Amino acid sequence: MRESCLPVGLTEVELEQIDSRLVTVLRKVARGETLFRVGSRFDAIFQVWTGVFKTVMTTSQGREQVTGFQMGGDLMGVDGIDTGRHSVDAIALEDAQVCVIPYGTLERLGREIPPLQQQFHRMMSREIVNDHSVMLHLGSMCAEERVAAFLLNLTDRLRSRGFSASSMVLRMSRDEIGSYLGLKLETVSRTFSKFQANGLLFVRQRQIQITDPIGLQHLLDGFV
Amino acid sequence: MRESCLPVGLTEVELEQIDSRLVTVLRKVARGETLFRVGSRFDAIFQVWTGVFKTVMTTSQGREQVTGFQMGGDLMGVDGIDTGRHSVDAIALEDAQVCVIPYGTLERLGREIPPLQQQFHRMMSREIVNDHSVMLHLGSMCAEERVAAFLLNLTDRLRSRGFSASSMVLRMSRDEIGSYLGLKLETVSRTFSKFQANGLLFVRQRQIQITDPIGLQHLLDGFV
DNA sequence: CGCGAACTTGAGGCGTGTCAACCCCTGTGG
DNA sequence: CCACAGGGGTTGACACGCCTCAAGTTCGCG
Repeated sequence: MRESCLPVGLTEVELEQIDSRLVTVLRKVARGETLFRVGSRFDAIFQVWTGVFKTVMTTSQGREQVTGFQMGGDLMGVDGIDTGRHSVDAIALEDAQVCVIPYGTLERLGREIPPLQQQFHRMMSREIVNDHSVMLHLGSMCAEERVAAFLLNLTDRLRSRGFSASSMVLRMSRDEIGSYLGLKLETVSRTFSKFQANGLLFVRQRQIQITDPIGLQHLLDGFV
Repeated sequence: MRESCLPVGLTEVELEQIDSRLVTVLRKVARGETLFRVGSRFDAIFQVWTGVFKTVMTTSQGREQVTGFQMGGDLMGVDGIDTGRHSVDAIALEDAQVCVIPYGTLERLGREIPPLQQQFHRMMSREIVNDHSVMLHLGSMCAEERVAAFLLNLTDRLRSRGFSASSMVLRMSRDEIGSYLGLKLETVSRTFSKFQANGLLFVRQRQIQITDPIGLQHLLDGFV
């Protein structure tokens, strides 16, 4: 567990300190179950070990926005640091396991092990940069570009985790993708179909195979 | 400077430590000038002291997205922690001053002064929560709702800084507001005009007076 | 195995974008 | 001190991309 559930890139000695001090419980979350809810007390951050999650922000009138899909290695729950309460729901899209990292312990240990603190800051920073990139997609791209960017981002993340970058099973529904991308589920479905007609990919329900990643990238680069 | 340019809520003793150890230079930035650029080396975070900034993300094809407007007390530059390079441009919308907080020093001092570290984490967390809220606006709201949310957010922030919550001068152009909200400048202009026609506010160029904040809030709450 | 949820596809409407003309304000130079 | 230039803002007409609503199909789960 030590080499991937906690920030990597630390020395053996540092890992020893962490192993013995930062008691990270592994928690199982069944498909559809909620890891934490809006308003619930924040006292730990979570790192996805297996499975995929979505985080959802909800307005008082019930409007929902998927703010992210988290998979192996991704952090969840840092939104709660500010107010001590979570601001999103975290829901498992398939049976999953997460490392529970008590926040108090992490703060204390970060002080003693600078690389751990740095790694934590880097991950928060990365989340911010990623969010800004999503804002760019939502704010200035058309449907096709958003879907293309979504798929390329997904394959990148799968590849970096050692999975196939071309063939995959989507863990989220069209509705959830649409919410994340600021589109209606019908538009997502239509765009998939259009991409397939254009020979960019094969899609059949949640099974997707990217046959022309360069073509998708060109869509984003404006090479029509 | 100590009581507002650095995280507040610390004890006198802690402030003493900071005053003497964290040498925060005050840097002036003229209107239109760039504080840092995409790709430039990250070595300090900045806290706005006076003035207003915008941060802008740009794609390789020149597409631009304003990712935020920063005013007194807001942090800028944490996007650079992850890769060591900035991912956005930070541009002053009026003559401004910022505290330059060397990142290495902040990390070191955070270890010695837990409340400082906590405050820093809270501010990063707040930025993430805020970004998610912007994603919700961009992903699931119509033009009027976005503009209303933008104005209410602005007045909130001005009020918490001791300024009038009703009358203000916008520091950003219609184009910049539009970019931030995922709308075209004409749509922003039209929406302002419509709000004025409905008696929600008075607008004349960049001078805005909110006359019916409740009405704006109702727009967001779906009370049409 | 069967039901319900998820997905696909079509037709039509609406909101926002696009393009264009005009106005207002600022600031600059004669 | 005034005239003019130019950027920013407003407003209108029209187009188009995405949403809405609806019907039919497929698939996954109990």
